[in-house]
Amino acid sequence: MVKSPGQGPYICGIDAALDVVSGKWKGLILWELDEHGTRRFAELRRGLPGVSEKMLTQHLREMERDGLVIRTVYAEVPPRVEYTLTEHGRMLNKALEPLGEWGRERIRREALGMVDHPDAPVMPRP
Amino acid sequence: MVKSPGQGPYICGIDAALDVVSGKWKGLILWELDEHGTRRFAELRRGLPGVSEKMLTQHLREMERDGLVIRTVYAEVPPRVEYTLTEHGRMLNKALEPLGEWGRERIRREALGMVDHPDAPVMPRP
DNA sequence: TGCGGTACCCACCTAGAGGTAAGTGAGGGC
DNA sequence: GCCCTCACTTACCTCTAGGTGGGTACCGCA
Repeated sequence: MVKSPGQGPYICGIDAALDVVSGKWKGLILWELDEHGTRRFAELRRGLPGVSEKMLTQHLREMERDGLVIRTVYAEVPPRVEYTLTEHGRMLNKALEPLGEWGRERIRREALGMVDHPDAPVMPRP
Repeated sequence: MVKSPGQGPYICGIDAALDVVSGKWKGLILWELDEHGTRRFAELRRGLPGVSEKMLTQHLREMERDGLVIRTVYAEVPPRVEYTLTEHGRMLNKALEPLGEWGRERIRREALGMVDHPDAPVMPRP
């Protein structure tokens, strides 16, 4: 995975799905759009602290190409562009829910120190 | 996402989970181990056509550090090392199932030409 | 007059993910 | 004697995801 414009022949479903969500901000964009329904470019930018404008447009374009979001341009001045999830985008978010739950569980475990960095001496190899 | 040794503070569960599965072969490794239960290094290598030995060891080490797999070394000659999923690894796989289903659906749609790259000349409409 | 907001595009640069190839050391097959 | 297998490690190289900083055209506000 880790190859956003992959488009290559996929080995399995996981492969195809991860291809679409891998990208530093895609998960967050998905989440933001699911939360608010419709968001303008600048709203998204403010919602994802630290994102660069370049990456935001790039990710949004890829997600539009992948059929996850719809981009609506209003011929106004100043320009207004709105982004919404498509049905498939919403289904992707649903499919990501158990993964999110697993992740939250992992954060909890990590906070308890049950997952630790192995640079520390861990255990004599059997 | 796309930062395997991230370990950083996560924004949400999706973030934490994607951190763990992003890596070119991790999804496939997870799948392979889930399918077969226990696999040796060379078996995994043969199961993932195209993987380099370096990446395979690297990914397996990261997954061990993340508490997804258990690495068992037998003090034999020739050396024998076996990899198995931990309980958390198996739960991760369960959590990935709906995502895999979504991905398979996407592959199906893509095959039908319903998702296509708009930049490239795609197909002469029959 | 100048500044900030809108939604971008472009050129340039860097860190790191991932590939390639070689080496290790003991054992077994031809 | 030579090569293959096992499970790696190390050095080196490439490619690209992502960041930085600039520019655009138009408007409202002070």
